[in-house]
Amino acid sequence: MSIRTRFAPSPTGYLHIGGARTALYCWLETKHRGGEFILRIEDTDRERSTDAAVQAILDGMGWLGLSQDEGPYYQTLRMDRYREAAEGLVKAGKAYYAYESKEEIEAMRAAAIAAGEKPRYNGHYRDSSEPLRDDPNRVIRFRNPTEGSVVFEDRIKGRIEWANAELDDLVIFRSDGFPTYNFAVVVDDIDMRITDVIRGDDHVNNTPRQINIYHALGEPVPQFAHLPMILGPDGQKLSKRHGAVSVMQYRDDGFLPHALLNYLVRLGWSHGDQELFSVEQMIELFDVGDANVSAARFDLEKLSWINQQYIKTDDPAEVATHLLWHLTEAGIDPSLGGPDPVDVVIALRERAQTLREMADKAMVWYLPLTTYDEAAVAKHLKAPTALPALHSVRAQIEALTQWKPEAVHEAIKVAAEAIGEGMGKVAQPLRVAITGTQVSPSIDHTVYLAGKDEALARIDRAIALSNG
RNA sequence: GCUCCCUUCGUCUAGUGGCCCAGGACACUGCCCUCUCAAGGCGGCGACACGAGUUCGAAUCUCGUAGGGAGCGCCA
Repeated sequence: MSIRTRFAPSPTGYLHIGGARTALYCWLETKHRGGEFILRIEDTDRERSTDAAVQAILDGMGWLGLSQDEGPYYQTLRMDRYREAAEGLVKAGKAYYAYESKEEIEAMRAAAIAAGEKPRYNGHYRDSSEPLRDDPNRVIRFRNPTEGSVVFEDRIKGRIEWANAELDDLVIFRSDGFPTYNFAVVVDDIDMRITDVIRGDDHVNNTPRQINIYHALGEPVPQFAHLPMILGPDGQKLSKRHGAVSVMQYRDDGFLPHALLNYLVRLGWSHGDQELFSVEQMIELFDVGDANVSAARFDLEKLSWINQQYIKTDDPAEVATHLLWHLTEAGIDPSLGGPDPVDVVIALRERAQTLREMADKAMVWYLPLTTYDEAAVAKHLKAPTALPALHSVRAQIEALTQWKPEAVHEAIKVAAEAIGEGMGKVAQPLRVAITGTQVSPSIDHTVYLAGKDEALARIDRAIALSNG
């Protein structure tokens, strides 16, 4: 039987790093084994679920390229099915109605804790022979086995055994007519013919309960793989202050989706010493059973490094499409003037870890030069050789008939030779003239990207500054 | 409190009894390259949580301790 997995977020917020990693691992395991990846929205919590969150999750998955083969399915559209399944269990004697109020349950729990015991339902209605009655507190509870234990082989954590005595009779159908999580997932995973449940390890505790429900329903139990959590840089649970932001924030911050995927796949999984993986390679090499067992911290610096590796080695035309998005965000339209974004990528790809940073640096060519760094002016435009250097290079540049980085490079070299100085004596004043600072890409690209007319105009202004 | 899970450099990890006085990557750092900044090359710093045991031999197996995490909801 071919593999079927699902990613089942609850729409109570955006898709964050932890969810994205879970989705990625499901997706990779499925692609690797040639099966179907299903997206299911677990929206039975009506208080906290929102349409905006559903859209945010869909957007995040789309940006990352984790497309589903089926779905999205919505639990709220399957209410009849849960009711039917729950009532079926009651008829079969595997579940029963109970009528305690929330207050009574709360008191029960408090009493247990006070007595130093594990808080659990006391099973009052478990063997009650009371006839079915209408009651606003009526729920359906699962008749959990009281003896023996549940054993399962987790593909990541290994063998896990749980004594049934530790489990109480959980509510599977609420008084408001909605199923509870532990019941709905089982019914869904059965109906959707899920063969491999890959999810966060905060669910291992739920697994024994769910397995008992599978048994009660007379259905085969799927394989489980519980992924360790992703922690914030400080080792604490991911919070909004670091990491737990929407994956879309990473797009806004200038990361390539593929770079994020690469970072995420290595966070908790590895293949020897390899750090960089194309999506195709991930699919080929990934096996969820090889995932690590312990939690990992999120490290923005390593993500940035990976991002730069792709900015550097991807096809510049491809990178430029992403850069263009950032330029547009910044209010720049390259079709109206300024350098070709592809040329900008070529000049800056070794100097920017993010596209955001690249877009920022590119502003020197897209916007008029308005400010000069004082120290740069003092050091390079007021130098004794500055004026002759600028005049010399201006003449060479003006004479150029071809506007290419190579030609500009040649012009600067000739200009330096003409005044008997090294490249540095010409390049630095020229750099300040073009950018107003002493830091920029190689001087030939820096001048080239400005365009001939603008380059000459900026040199003229520098000459004036140098004189004054 | 109870149950379950986890523990190799600051971080991500390799490692499944001898190849490991522990390898790679990020970060930090020294040198080289150089028109600035980067990128790159060559080095450096830096870890098997602790304690018993099994074994000729343990990062690798067992037990215990400590620390961390998750769960114990009519939330998912």
